[in-house]
Amino acid sequence: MSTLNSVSNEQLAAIAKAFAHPARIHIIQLLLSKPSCIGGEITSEVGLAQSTVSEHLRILKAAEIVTGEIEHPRVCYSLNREKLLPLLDLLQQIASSQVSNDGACCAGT
Amino acid sequence: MSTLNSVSNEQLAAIAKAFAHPARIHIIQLLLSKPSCIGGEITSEVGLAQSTVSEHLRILKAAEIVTGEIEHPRVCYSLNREKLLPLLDLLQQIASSQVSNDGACCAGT
DNA sequence: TTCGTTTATCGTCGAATAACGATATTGGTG
DNA sequence: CACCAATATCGTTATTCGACGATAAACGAA
Repeated sequence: MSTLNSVSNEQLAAIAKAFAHPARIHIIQLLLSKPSCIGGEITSEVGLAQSTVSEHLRILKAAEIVTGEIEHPRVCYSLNREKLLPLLDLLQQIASSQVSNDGACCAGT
Repeated sequence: MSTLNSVSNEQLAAIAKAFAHPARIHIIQLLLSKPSCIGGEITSEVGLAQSTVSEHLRILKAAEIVTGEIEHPRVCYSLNREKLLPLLDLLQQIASSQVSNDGACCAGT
């Protein structure tokens, strides 16, 4: 039940895809550790070119995992916690699923 | 704490990558719904060519999200629940994180 | 208006991905 | 041994990804 219902496999895969790169994991953890959001210090932190980081941020924004709020000349990024709930639910469902038959494979006929 | 410690961003990204395709999500849900494991009925279920499904299964096995046990001429696949715990932890950490400043962006100096 | 700072976009390149059909492999059955 | 069924692998093709430098865009400040 919960959030998983009515979420397509495509949507689940899209959420997972946003997490499917070390640099994006890095960015997400950065946004998690800082209570406030960050501007271009993300770039210096992840150690990639500015354009590359911008692209990763674009992907994260497209997946709606992070949001960007324009401030001065900078942009403040924040995590969108709700967006990842469907994937969280799926993982929880798997993690809590019990193996009904230990050892026996394919419900031996 | 918990499982997240000592897991690199690369490993987290690799787990996410295994989930980053609709067909693989489909396969995982299939293995979740069936208590026992499945053979080639995965192929007919996902509606792609046998070789394509085999490739997705290879990716899932490489990521250690599923395991394959050879039986007859068939192979029995099962979910490896433990493998995804690091990603589950990260998602839980994000989901449970509170936004300390509402509205205010970038900890206004 | 001009300047400087920050971020986004563009163009390019090599590498990886996804999909397929065809073929190889494996191992029990007749 | 020859056969059959189930998987895996190979070769190919089109698409996407990741990274970079260069450049554009936005906008407050001087």
